[in-house]
Amino acid sequence: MTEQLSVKDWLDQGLKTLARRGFTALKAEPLAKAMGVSRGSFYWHFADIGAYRAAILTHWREVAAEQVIAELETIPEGGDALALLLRRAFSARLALERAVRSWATADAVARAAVLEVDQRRIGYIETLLRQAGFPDDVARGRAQIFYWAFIGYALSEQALPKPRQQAAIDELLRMAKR
Amino acid sequence: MTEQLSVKDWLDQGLKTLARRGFTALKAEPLAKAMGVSRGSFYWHFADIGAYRAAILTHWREVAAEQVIAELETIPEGGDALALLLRRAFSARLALERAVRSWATADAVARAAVLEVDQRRIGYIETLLRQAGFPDDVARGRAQIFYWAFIGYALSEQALPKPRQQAAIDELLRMAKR
DNA sequence: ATGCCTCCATACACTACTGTATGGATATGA
DNA sequence: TCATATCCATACAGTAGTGTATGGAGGCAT
Repeated sequence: MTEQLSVKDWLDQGLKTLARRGFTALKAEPLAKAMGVSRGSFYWHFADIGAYRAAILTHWREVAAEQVIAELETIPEGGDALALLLRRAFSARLALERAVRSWATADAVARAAVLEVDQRRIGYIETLLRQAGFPDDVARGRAQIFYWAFIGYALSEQALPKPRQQAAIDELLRMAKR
Repeated sequence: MTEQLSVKDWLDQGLKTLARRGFTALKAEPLAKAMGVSRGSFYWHFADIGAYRAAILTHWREVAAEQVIAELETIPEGGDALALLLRRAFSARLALERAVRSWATADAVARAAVLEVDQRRIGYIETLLRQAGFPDDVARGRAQIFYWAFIGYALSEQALPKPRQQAAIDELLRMAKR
């Protein structure tokens, strides 16, 4: 039936490739080969690779921040949103996050996307800390530190053994609460 | 006189290019053009780009961890090495650090170099914390967190305004001391 | 001064992409 | 049914890089 590919198919393949092989692998010819079609399909759906990469970044920007935040905002009053956020963030699949941030060091469009997502996420952590009773300046400073720690964790080459990772996260939460 | 180039000249140019334009710019032809010679010089000094990139990583590995640590170890007894380390780390030029870590997401050799440097640096922070009187497990957890925070900071796209950066670092040190 | 060694230029063949032009296949709607 | 729109294949030209072969220029020792 649906031998035909859609824009979404190309974007999905792009995100997969991005997470697995990095932004340098976002090329029309290899992608087409991986999907079993020719570049004719690619150039029908997208004007050029620039447009394709921009579309991928837009897609990422939508899911990277909004999705998680929206989900957490449905947490019942009194639930520890910060702890849940940290646990979720530190247990997520981070290959895509790493790939996009790596991309950002070499490309202005990717850099802009990362910047936007960063600010959205840091701002959210900050409001969580304020709701937890910290004064504004402390909330701001700690939100920054937590986010730094998350990024550092996400970009670490070494996957820590589970217990040490858990210990570090616990230590982080302990540092958060006082 | 010295119109002739040495291996060191090529490596220096490589680190500069790496910091400025990222690992994707480490190509023989553009580098040669930037240095005002032909690729003939490049292929005389290096077998191929693989060898060149490996040489650059080796060079980076040598300076990235060892140099800083050796310098700090000359600090007088009782000096606050941890505070000094943090201030120094957070005020360093980080473009090179970012470029190499970005590279590591796409290349196994770079990944190995980053891994090695990470472990060396985390280990050093851990010993500093132990010397400051923290028990082993706490020292280990916090060293990990500090290093994560540093990496996150280093890879942030947004350069924070000075006062906010200073505030975050102060907050980090406060979190460190108890 | 000549022979060698070091360093580089030039020219060539090759690879891996990009983007375009054209036409073919398949479905869909009037 | 046939006309059109959608989606893709193929073929082409162009670009940017790699690596190699060859030769040449300059210093240096003998």
